[in-house]
Amino acid sequence: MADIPKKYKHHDVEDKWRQQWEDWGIYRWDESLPREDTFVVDTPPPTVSGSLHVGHVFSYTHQDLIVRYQRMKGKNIAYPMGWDDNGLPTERRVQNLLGIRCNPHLPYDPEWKPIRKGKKDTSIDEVSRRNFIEACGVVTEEDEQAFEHLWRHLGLSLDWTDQYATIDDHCRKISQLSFLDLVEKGEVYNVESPTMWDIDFKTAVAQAEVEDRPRQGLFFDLRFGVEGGGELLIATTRPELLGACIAVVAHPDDERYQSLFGKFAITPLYGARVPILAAEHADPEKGTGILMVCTFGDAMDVEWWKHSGLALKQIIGRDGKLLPAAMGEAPFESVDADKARKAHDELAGLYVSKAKKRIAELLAEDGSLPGWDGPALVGEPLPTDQMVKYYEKGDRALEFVPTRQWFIRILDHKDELLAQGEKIQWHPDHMKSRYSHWVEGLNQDWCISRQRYFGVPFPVWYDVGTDGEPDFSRPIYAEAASLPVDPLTDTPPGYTEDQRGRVGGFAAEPDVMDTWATSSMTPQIQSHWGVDDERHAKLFPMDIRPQAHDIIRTWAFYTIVKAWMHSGEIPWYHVILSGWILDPDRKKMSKSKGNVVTPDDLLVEYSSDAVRYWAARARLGTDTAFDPGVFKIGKRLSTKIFNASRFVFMQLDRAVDDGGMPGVDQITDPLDLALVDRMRTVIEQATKAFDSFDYATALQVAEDAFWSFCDHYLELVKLRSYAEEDSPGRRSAVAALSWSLRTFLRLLAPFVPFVTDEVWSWRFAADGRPSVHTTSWPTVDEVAAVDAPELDGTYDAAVEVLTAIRGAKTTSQKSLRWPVARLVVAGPERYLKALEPVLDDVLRAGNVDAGGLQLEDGESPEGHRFAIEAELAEEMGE
RNA sequence: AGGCGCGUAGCUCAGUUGGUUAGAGCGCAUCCCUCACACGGAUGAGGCCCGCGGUUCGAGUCCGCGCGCGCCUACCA
Repeated sequence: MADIPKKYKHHDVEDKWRQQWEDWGIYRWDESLPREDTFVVDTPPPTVSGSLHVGHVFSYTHQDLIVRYQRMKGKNIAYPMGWDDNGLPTERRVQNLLGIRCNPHLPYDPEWKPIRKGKKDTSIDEVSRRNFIEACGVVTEEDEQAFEHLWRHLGLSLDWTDQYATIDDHCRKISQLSFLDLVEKGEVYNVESPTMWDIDFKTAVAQAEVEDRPRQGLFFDLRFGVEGGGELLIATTRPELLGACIAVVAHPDDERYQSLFGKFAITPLYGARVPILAAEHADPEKGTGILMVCTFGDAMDVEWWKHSGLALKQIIGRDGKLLPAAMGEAPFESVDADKARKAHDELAGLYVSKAKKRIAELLAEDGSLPGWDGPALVGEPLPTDQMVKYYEKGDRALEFVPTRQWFIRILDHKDELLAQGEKIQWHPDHMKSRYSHWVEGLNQDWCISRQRYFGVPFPVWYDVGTDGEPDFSRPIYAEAASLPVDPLTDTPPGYTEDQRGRVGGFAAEPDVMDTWATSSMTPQIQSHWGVDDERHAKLFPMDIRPQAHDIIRTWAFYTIVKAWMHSGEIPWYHVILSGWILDPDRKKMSKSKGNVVTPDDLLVEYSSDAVRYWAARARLGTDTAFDPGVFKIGKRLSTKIFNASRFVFMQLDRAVDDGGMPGVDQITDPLDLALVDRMRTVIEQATKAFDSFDYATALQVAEDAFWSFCDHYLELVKLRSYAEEDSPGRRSAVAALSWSLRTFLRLLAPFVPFVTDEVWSWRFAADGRPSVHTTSWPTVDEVAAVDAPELDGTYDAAVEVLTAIRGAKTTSQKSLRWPVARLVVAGPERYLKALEPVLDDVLRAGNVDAGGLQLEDGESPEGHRFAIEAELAEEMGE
């Protein structure tokens, strides 16, 4: 029998159990068991290039609480670890950390090694694509180790033997299989079309990655000429796009412009002749009610242009600078070509913001058309608040640039995707509306191609036509058996490497897939869809997808899209949404605000159990304030578990020595029966809560009961359990203590896994089932043999009298051990009856002289059962 | 501008299908070293449950209208 330690030292205990769990391997998935015995988690793969954040600790703890409960319910847990390392965040981090940029035209340098640059070294080296990708691999591996360390420290019961990374061969293969399957099903296409484009990252982005940011803009009032005489006044915030103006439009019902429809306007400065047309999207209330359409100022321009049949005037390049357009030539015709070219020469090569300033000057100086007096710009520009689209990770506004991109058809399937959302259970339920609203509001197909490097390549080549250019209408797809492939180094079926880039040969698709194209496949990545049918059947659809609510429109949505397209199924039965951590000012915690606390510090200062406790108190979907006070409560709970267990085991040891192990069938004393009865309710409530993923309620129920157990029951039963001789009363007490503790440890094990397993190991660990985490969740059946209490309210009556006795001592500034000479308890008969069977325990706990007890019939005072009077003894006594 | 959520003690939050006197912890005050625990314990003081109307015998809870906060969509003329 192991000695029971005296003091709780959380660092030692937690270090010991982390290692023990690893040695036992108790968190591994058993591949041999059937699906119905298995609980499958679609673990969120963290973006490894992001920083470690308390938010991670928060939401991953939520998953682990549910997982640990399910494990104790007897489920075979599939809880792997994934890493999202591919994609733009990694590239950006690598660029900053190593001071490098990818230049895809450079040859591979096998000698080159990634080296971290000091903060002051701002030089930038260009490296080849392959060197760049290798550097990404090195950096992400370091980052993954930092995450793994944190996860292990926190006590997440992940299966570390089952890992994946979104850039690894397996994930590349699944991603490419997914792509080919969608090609086969006709759900993917490539097209050249104006796309939202980030000018810094120089890549297309998808609707889901775009956010609106408020910006202070300026309204410029510009005079346009009207062919045949007259003028128009047009208000615009983007005068720099004047050269790309293709039309002027007003609302068809707008009386002011009826006479102009069908005529032509002449743009100032550029002198271009553009039609004046009616368009529904023009709002007569805004500006002057008439506006210029440019290619492209906004999404509306794109939409309208697509149906207009008008020629494109591309003016912004992929780098965000104004192109040196061939002014004066069709389609850039002008009434004064020389003037137009001269003006545009001033603008070409400038970024949008600079060009805006410059053209405003040009328009203010002159910009006029023949026959005008005065400049084209009227008055001073007026400030206006506008919302501008940005790539969520970008620093400068998006532009619409025509490029060739791959898209997945989602606009055609809104109804089906909404129906899939209905089949999934969302926790909390109201989060489902976020999904439906997003699906209903979709206005673009899903753009999955990115003009980047560290990502999964498309398994695609193109025929090279007689002009030496790739023929994008004739893609060559890889064969499924050859995956994963990299078209830049691998050759398409039926070709040889020397045909690369040659007429009659092939050319690689240079783009890579967006990260979401891969992470939307996490269930299939884990189940080995298309690779191992047996494994897939055992893991798919999964049980839960835990995630944060801000990525419903991306991760949840895309995963639902893919599962539906590939197999017509939902990817999981439940989505579990965690909230955010807010700082004490109720703002979302973020690095830029400098209010981020590092998780490691917290774990060291308060213990992993304490930090888990804090996370567990937050209900699903609810944002939570970062509150160090709650860590302290968690730490106190751990300490309490430790100390209360010491007491129980000391009594248990004595009872075992005197007469063998007490069983629940020996619980006979009225107070103990009342305790067991309360425990039945606790077990039922905690189980019910956990079954609906409501870990917070399960914790609250168990924790409240545990504190009551310590503060009241232990005090009431203590002296009976101290009895020198073995007796039915003592055995009843010890049996009740032992079973209750066994139950509390299991109820609390998901929340504070370290201290509970430590305590469990002292006396409860059985051969073959060494850990509390692999024992079974408590059930009321365990105490089926224990009688129900004869009377209701016994426990509460005892607590009330004991509390009153303590109150009397406290107000008299006496120790709680001080003897009570006289105790008068007055109340209705039914309460006195409930109290009677436990009076002995109460009197002992309160150190009341049995001769001084008086029970009287009487009324209950407000909010109480009894009127209680306690008269303390004169002397402390021995 | 639409949608979703929230508003309860100084703070962080619970409050089942409406049902007597609205709960907990932290913090605060006062007291207590009692053989599980001073990394503790006891006791206590703190609430127009955001506002206004309505339904009801009865509303923190249901309905309507406001106000405030957060988030998600939309909004570059």
